[in-house]
Amino acid sequence: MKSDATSKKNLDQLTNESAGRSSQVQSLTRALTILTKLSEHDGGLILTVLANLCALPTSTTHRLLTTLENNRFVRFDRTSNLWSVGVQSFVVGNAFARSRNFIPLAKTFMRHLMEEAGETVNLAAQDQDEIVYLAQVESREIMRASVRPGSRVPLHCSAVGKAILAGMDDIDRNLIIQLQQVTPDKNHIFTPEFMKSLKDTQLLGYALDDEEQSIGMRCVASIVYDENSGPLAAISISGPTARITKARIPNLGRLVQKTCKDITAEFGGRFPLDINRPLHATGTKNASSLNNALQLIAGSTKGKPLN
Amino acid sequence: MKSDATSKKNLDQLTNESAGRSSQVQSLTRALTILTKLSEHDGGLILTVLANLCALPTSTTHRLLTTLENNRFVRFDRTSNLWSVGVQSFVVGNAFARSRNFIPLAKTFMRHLMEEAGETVNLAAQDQDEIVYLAQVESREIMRASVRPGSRVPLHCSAVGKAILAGMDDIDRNLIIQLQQVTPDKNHIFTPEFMKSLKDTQLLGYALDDEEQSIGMRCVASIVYDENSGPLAAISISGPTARITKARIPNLGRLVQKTCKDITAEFGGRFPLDINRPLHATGTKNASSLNNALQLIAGSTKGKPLN
DNA sequence: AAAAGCATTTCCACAATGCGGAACAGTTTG
DNA sequence: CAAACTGTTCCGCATTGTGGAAATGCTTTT
Repeated sequence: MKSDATSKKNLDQLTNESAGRSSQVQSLTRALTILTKLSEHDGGLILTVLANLCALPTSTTHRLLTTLENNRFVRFDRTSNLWSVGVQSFVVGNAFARSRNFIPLAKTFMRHLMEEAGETVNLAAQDQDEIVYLAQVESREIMRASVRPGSRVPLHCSAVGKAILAGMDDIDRNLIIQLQQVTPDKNHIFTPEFMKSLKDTQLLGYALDDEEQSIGMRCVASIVYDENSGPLAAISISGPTARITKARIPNLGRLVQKTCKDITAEFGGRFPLDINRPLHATGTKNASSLNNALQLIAGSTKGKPLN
Repeated sequence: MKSDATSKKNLDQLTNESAGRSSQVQSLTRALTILTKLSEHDGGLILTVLANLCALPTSTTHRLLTTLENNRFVRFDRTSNLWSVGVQSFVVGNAFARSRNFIPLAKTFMRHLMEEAGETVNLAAQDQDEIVYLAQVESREIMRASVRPGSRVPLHCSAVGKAILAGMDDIDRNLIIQLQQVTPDKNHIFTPEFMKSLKDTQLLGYALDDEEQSIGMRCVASIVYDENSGPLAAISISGPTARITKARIPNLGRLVQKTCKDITAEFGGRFPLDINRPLHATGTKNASSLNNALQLIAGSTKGKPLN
């Protein structure tokens, strides 16, 4: 039947990414791809290049876009011909941040931390093998760190990521590591030194990023725990090396950890009893806990799991 | 062929809401409805009631949901069977937050308001314990109020300031008040009467400055809310007492409030559900800002007009 | 001013795609 | 142990989405 299979191939790839799963609505998947692509280009995109990015015919792209526009999920600027993400996307997206109202709760504490440390404070959580920044309280300094909420970083290259990795169940951590090591250009990440730094993190109670993510910037991060003493989210202080001197680090480390402890308590989490061997001697955790944290934060669960 | 047209009728209505518009992709529109409905129910929704809310068959709803889930735009909690908004929605939505620039948007609405009221309209935001005027649309009258954008006033002595104070989180407000009361010559500010007027502001939905800032001038102001229902900025109408009579005030109040509501919607903010008790009935809800608002407003524009 | 270039927008015949009723498979309830 | 809930899967049908092509609108170039 697919006599012209060649021309369809690239389109089919889009649809069938996860093997022969049937329950995929093509048009919707495509629209979501469009939204995602749009969100990766802040300035907005012109129809034709957007269509190219998504590997879709322009007419199809246009049809989907106008539908999205009618629902205000995207906007179109007639003077510049640029398509960009619309209000309704924002409104919907914020429901995620609201649902467990973990974020507002955390922010109260983050503000205090910012005042104490004088530096930008970030809240981040794990999503698969990445970190998503959820909120930040910016420093009052002119020269300051600033990350856009919603942006993502690989797990291994930030203080928050390291903190979360360090706080994870062995099983989960190995899963992540294996996942990454399949990717050829990434098998150099989990060096012995890196693993050592995770150990250090566990011992100290906070993770350090010493100009690894960005030159001239240091970050100190610690973990907010969920009710199973698993990592729910991480809080970091980040600022320029000029102000965050090596001498200050232990002190800042203590500050973040204190904040995390407070948030953990307020949220109903459980700080691990023994920092040195914090996690689940029982080992009953399953692979699904990989992304449980975000679920909790976004958490649909109606007051269930927390006591 | 369309023998069963009757049963299709209600479904068709969904598609054709905006008359006979052709370019509407049914499945996508439906999916967007689902997302929106989910975002309106923070706790998450069960499949069947969600399907009902959207007036869709459960099987269709389910198919769309799983597609959304595969793309992480929604999330499903297997233990409680609740569907809720997912990370990717948040990630995409934040792109909107980055791209919007607030002042030009606000100005279009302010012009309308000026025409309706006939008086100068101001936009202001909080910066620490002060108000900064960000923009104004001047009245056509010869005798008119005029503030230079960029100028500052203490929080407590203007309609805009009062509006913002009234709209703030209790925590933030107390912080501000404490901050001020340290300053010796200012400890007379937060009198019982003043606190009463804040309450009134909350009840009415607008703040009034009756010749307090300047003799012979009256101002009426209301709040534009951010996505956490915190005060993002304030809009005021100001003019001479001769024209802004006491009798006109309720009407003008309604006008500013309407404008603020519109701007809030356009900006992606959330108007507090209950105007009479607007602030965080759910406990520690927002607490977003103190100085975040200005960053939000002025931060994105590369022109950086104000700091 | 006409032509060329480049974008969006509309059109339409075609069949692939999404549809939804109904059957199935688990839970909880009475 | 039915009955009454859920969510999930199936599958034949035709509605719906598809995409090539042509039309439209807007600048820029000649």
